[in-house]
Amino acid sequence: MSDLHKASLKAQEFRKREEEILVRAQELFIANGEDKVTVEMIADAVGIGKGTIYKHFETKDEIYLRLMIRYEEELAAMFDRLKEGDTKDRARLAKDYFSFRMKQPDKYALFHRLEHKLTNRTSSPELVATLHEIRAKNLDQLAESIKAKIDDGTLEDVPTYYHIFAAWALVHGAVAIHHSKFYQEFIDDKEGFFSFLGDIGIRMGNKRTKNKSNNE
Amino acid sequence: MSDLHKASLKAQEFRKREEEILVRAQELFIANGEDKVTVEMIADAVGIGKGTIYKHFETKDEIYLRLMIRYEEELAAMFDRLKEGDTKDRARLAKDYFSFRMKQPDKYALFHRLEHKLTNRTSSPELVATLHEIRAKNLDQLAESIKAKIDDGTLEDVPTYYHIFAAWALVHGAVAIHHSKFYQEFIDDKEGFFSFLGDIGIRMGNKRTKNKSNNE
Amino acid sequence: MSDLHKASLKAQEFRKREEEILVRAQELFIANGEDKVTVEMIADAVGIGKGTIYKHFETKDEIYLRLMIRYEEELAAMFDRLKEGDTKDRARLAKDYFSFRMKQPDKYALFHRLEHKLTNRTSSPELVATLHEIRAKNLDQLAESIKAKIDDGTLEDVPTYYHIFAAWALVHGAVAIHHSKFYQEFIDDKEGFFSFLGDIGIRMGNKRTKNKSNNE
Amino acid sequence: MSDLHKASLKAQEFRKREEEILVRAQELFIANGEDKVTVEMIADAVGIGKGTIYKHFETKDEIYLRLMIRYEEELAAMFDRLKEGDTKDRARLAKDYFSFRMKQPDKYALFHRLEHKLTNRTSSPELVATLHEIRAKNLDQLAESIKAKIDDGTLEDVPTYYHIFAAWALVHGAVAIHHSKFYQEFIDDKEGFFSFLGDIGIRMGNKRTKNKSNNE
DNA sequence: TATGAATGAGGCTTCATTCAT
DNA sequence: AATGAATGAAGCCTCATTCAT
Repeated sequence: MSDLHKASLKAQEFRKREEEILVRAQELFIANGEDKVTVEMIADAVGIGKGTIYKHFETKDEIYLRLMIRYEEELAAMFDRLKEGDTKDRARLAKDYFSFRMKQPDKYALFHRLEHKLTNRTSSPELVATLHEIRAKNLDQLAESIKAKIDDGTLEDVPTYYHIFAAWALVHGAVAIHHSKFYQEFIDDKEGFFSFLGDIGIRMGNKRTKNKSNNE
Repeated sequence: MSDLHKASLKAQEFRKREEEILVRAQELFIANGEDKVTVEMIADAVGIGKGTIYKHFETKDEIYLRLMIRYEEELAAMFDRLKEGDTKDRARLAKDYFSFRMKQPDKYALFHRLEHKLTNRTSSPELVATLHEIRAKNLDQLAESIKAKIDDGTLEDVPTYYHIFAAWALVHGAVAIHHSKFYQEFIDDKEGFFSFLGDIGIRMGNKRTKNKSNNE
Repeated sequence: MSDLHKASLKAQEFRKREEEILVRAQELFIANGEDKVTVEMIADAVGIGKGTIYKHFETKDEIYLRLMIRYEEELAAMFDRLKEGDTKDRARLAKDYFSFRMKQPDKYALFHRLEHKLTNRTSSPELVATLHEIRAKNLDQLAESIKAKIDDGTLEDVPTYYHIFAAWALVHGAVAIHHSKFYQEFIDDKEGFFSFLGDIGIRMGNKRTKNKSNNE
Repeated sequence: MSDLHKASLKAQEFRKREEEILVRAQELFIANGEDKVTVEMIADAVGIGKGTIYKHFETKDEIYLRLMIRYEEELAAMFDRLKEGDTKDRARLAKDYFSFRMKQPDKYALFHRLEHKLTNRTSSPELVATLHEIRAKNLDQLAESIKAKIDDGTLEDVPTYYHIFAAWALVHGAVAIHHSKFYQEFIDDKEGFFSFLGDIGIRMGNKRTKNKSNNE
């Protein structure tokens, strides 16, 4: 049993190390851009040998993929946390979802780049499947939350994903602006601007009141 | 004079070839992702030798940069075309700007990636300056158009760039969705969705009417 | 401990390989001229892959530099060996210094070329510093030896470096002759000639006796 | 005849252009190192097209070779000038020969590098032959001058080339010192040092007087 | 299991030389 | 004769991945 114990300890450490690799890799990717980060750099950051990385991940692409899954899992965890709360909290789901993404624009941007990078490759299809599964689940959660708002008349009655992706789009764009050296130069009042953006996001899919006469 | 003529013909052909390189490069970048496209592939696509590329561009990065400039120039040209029209047309500026970008999402996405890629490099600063100059000019055009709409009460009275970048953000996000294999899967009714998005874009920064019952 | 031992063994082998690379590279440089020797040729000569070279040296220039340092270290080692001997030996220092250089004219010529090549580059400044340090130390050793000869009245009382560099110049020229296919053709009696040169070198900076009636 | 005249004018211009190419090339080689100078740079410096260079010289190597020949011809011209003078002047031959070389150390160094570069190539053997021919002639001239000094008892009675090459070696070394950034650092008093070197050169092969107490 | 030395395909870039005009 | 655009061999260097210990 001592042996068994030892073995399980080892397995635990192995997991921990894997986590460490992913954490450091993500840091480096965000800081330097994933193309400038070599596997060796990651190994050094973790304080292990390059070869060890390959005991955990078959390719560098797998690291990318695992990071994406982790990210999506963080989201899922957040959803779970909120669902444990009462109904009001559930109404916050969509809002929190997006503020979650918007709060770490660099990280978000990283995952957007990875998405594109991996889209054109054959890499481990099971992992891709996993990723998509989690995502779909997360979207379902969102959809539920949105549905509630449609039902109570807050949101316009269109397919739920209209609302989801519209918000997604705005967040995505906001992050991109946040990221662009050039566009940043033109924004004197970040606070104000991003708050403005937030307002828009909130109103975005609202049901239009009858007397509204705006259109171009 | 025949000699001069000949010379100018040659120069013209040289230009044409440069254009050809840029066009083919852009195609390849969009199709395969710029990292998967080698200089040699570009040369082959154009039907010239690898070395010839370097008669036109000092580095691969310069190709990226020149493409970005070209893209921004296309925008500028569009603006100029619209300005020649009457006032109504001018009001369309902002709208056209964004539909321009949204109409070729792959291309747009390419340039977004290039932006990020070149942001972390020292490459030809004069070209970068040129790029920024054209962009600033384009933004100015937009600002004018937006200003008019603020003045006539259509748009909320906030700094013009609030409106510009908010719209920019939405477009950017829309493009990203368009681009993502994963998210696409969930959208059955593209037509409907993107039209929904368009509506949002149009209303986005509108002045709120008093009886609006906004809530989050 | 076995692990430690193993590690040190590996480290030792790594060093050995580095030495091997330098040795082979030097041979090739001398035989073919450094410009005709590619990194791949060196790798092939050692029997390793191209990439391995870059585990040891960051650039080809670094190989040049390391060779130069090695050469200067050989000299330093020679000095140390001589200093362990008695006073007479120490007086031989200068002589040995120059015969050392003259004995492998091809090698010497290589290093002279490298000197020129590296003079116009920014490469690894620390290595350059190291090189200069060792050289300065070697020159100091020589200076001591020369000083002794000035003090005992053998050499003319001018700054020590006059003597050092005068001798250096003669050796350098001798090497060049040795190296030149053209000039070699005119020398039937190498033995005699180089001995003549040696004599000159020895008398070169001698104090002139009064009754000397030399003039040009 | 007008046609003939024209043709001869053209031929003349052609020659002039060739000269211009050689002059500019030499300047660039000395300033930047021959490896950093492309054929295009030379063409630009002359203000002609790259292709034109190849109407005059078959390869870049030929330019090197022609420059070397030119250099040796300058020497020959100098000898001729001196020979027209009286006997005293002729005695100065050797001295002038070396001061000629020493006066433009950068140029001298260039030709030394070229010598090495061309030694390992098959390039135009006729030109190499020409070069060697002129050199041999120049050496003959020197030999005569030296012989006179041996006969009058000034110089030690050894084969004339002993003296020639000994002096050549010293000059060569002096030039190298002049050229080395490192060694220069140690020479505070250039004037004094090079004058010292000159003295040595003058005495170098002098007949030793009996009472000289040479030792090593 | 952990290691890190070794690998080599593959990318970018240079430049002497060619050749059609 | 003059041109300069085009060429492509060749060089340097990077880095994901392998594998023997």
